Order: sequence, then structure tokens, then C-alpha cells
Amino acid sequence: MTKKFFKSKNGNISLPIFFPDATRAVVRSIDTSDLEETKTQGILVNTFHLWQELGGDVLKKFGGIGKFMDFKGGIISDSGGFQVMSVIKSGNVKGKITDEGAVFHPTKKTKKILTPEKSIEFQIKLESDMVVVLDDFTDPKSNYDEAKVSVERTISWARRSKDEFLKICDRKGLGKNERPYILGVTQGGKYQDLREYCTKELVKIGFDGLGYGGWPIDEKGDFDFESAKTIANNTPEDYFLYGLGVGKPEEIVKCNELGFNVFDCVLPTRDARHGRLYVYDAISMEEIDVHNPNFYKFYSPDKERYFKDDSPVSDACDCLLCKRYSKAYLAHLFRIGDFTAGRLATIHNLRFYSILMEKLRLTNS
RNA sequence: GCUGAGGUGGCGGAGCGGUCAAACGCACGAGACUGUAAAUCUCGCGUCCGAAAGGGCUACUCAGGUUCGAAUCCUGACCUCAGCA
Repeated sequence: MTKKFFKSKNGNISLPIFFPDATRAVVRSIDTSDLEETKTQGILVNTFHLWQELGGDVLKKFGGIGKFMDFKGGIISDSGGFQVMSVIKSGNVKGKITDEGAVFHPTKKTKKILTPEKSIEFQIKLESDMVVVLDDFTDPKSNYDEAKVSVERTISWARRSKDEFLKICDRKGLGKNERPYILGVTQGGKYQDLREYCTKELVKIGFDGLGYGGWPIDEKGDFDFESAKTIANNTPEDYFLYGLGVGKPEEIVKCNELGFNVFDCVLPTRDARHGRLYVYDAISMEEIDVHNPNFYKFYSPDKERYFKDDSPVSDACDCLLCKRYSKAYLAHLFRIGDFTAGRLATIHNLRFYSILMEKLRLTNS
């Protein structure tokens, strides 16, 4: 049976879903009411950051990250696997990956180690609706042997994560319907036999879903749909398929056709702050067709040619920005560098993505 | 009217004899951004030819002059600002 819903503490959410990144328990530049305004149904928070910057005591006092934020949508917590890559492997923070976990030094004298077990334990404290196992990110530049090492470690960590998950759930007396989902993550880079092997091994361990991990973009900037297919073809039908960090609107549409039904990405929020808005090529909501090749275009708000433009950014959009303000006003806000520019742009881009999900649900049903 | 300071690209502002089509900033234009240590970063920005490397032309208020060579020195004109009348 193909999954139809993502079950959250606050009710079922129809698939597919796109959860923007609220890495540090906030979607950058907007608050929870803004987020609700965009009809966004869930968010992704991050273990690595919140573990270090928030801590378990606050979570215990508030009863989880959702209550802390007063957000009533779905919540997925990422394991920190990606941060291990971006932070340690990029050399910004000293650290290394061992079989035990990710060892790093936030300052010269301190040492922290994020193990698969700790990641799960903290994610349970977050009280998210889906926990993600810690994985060893396959560097896109890896050769076959290096990729294989990351796959083996990922599988081993996934096994430990699952064990820890079951242990904690038992200890807390969480029955099958009270537990969060647990997601395995496939690695293996562009090597399809490794992807297939990783997927099959993770399925043997048993998860509620599998994620397409690693870096899905090649040197030319093209999306690796081959790996997406390999993962989808080797995953049971009743699993969630999660495109981690995916992606551009057209990539989401294609991955959804391959069976992927969960997505998160920083693009809409980061692009918004950087002055790139997504605009449907349509004059009304009804006219939007996400299966057309060029169903949207980018809009750069802070251009001189818009300084006196009293029209809305998009006629097809019903977000706060498009309903209430003109292109000229948004251009002004960007020009003077007021945070409101980033806020309105973020609200708009998130509404773009939530509309995208609404349209995909219609075509899937 | 007198005295002093000054006039540089769309703007602010360096440069004060050659390495200057002119630092730096702003503005403007183009691009990037994919499980967020990015409200960030990159590039362009006199003009013409060239895909590029590169080359041509016109330029530092205007008019003369000195010099192999001037945004830079000299003379004059015009204008701006400050102080005094």
C-alpha cells in the first residue's frame, strides 16, 4: 500500500509534503504565524544545531520542539549527518568521522561526539514526527572505494540507530501508533550498485521510509535522477521516499513522479532572502500547471524597472505579499535592506512551494 | 568685494608628474544558491571592436602653457564652499 498520509501529532497531512528548513527551530526571517500564513504544513529541524544550541532541558520543559515554537504542523528532525559533512568535511570546524560517530571540536578545548545513538535520543527529545538516522555523507568527489566506506558506515549506523530507537520507545512505553516515524538514509553517491546495495540493506533493517541522501547535483548542476530511481525501485511500496534537500520545483515534480513524497530544501527560504522569488507563469491559481516544462520563472524584486510598478509580484498567488503589496514597495524594502523584505519574500516563496504540493496532490489523486 | 579651501566617473571619495580608464564605498546590471555555520557570495560597470586574450578612441570644470610624459606643475576663466566685510 502506498502511503497516503504523513501522520503528525496534530493530524494527518496529505502527501506529497514539502517541509522547509527551520534548522534552529525557526524558518529564517519569519515566525510561526507567518509560517502558518503560507499554508506550510510542516518543518525540518536539525539535531546537530539544536543539540548544541538549545539542549535537552528546554525541550523537556516545553514538551518538544513543536510546543516550544508553538507550531502545530508536522515536524521532521534531521540527524546531523549533513552538518557533519558541511561543517567537518569542509574544514570549518575541526573534527573527524570514526566508526563510533562524528567527533568534533567546537572550540580548542572542547570535544563533542555525535553518535547514531545520541542523535536518535536527542530527536526523541525533540518530539518530532519523523526521526532520521545519522548517516555518513558520501562526498560527491568520492571514488568508488571511498563511497563504499561511507555506505558501509551508513548501514552500520542505521542498524545502531534502529536498535536505539526501539530501546527508547520500549523504555518510554510508546506503542506502535505512538512512535515517530524512523527514516533510513541511503548513500553511495552516483554509483548505482552501491545505492541499490545500501537501499536493500536498510530495508532489511526496517524503516518507515528511506531518504535519498548525499549530494544529488553533479558538477554541471544537473540533478541525479538515476540514483532517485534506483532507490525508489528497491524500496517497498509502503515506505516514505524522502528527497533530502530536494530541491528545485521541477526536481520535486520529477521525483514525485518517481514515487518520492517527502521533501525539504533551503532553496525557497534562502533564495527569498537573496532576492529570488518564484513566480508561477499563470494569471490565476486555477491556471497553474506544474507539469508544463516552464511552469514558473524567477523574479528579482530589487530592479530599477520595478521602482514605480504598482502591480503585485504574482497574480496567481494569494500570499501576504501578493495580496497586499506592490512590486514597487517590495523593491523599496529590498533596497533599504529592511528585514521585512526577506520576510515577505520568504512568505511568498513558501506559499509557492505549498501551492506546488497542493497541485501535486491533485494530480496524484 | 576681500581672504582661505576646492572643482575627479550616476553619486560620495582616493590619487597629487609616468605602473590611471582612475583605489574604496554607494547606486546600477548580470549570475550563483539544493538534508542552511550564506539577509551571503561572484562578476560587470567611459566608449568602440572582439568569444576571449587583447586592442582602438575619448576622459579627471573650461581654455592655454611647461614636460619625452599631466587628473597630478604653471597661468587665466568660470563655478562651489567657509570666514571677514
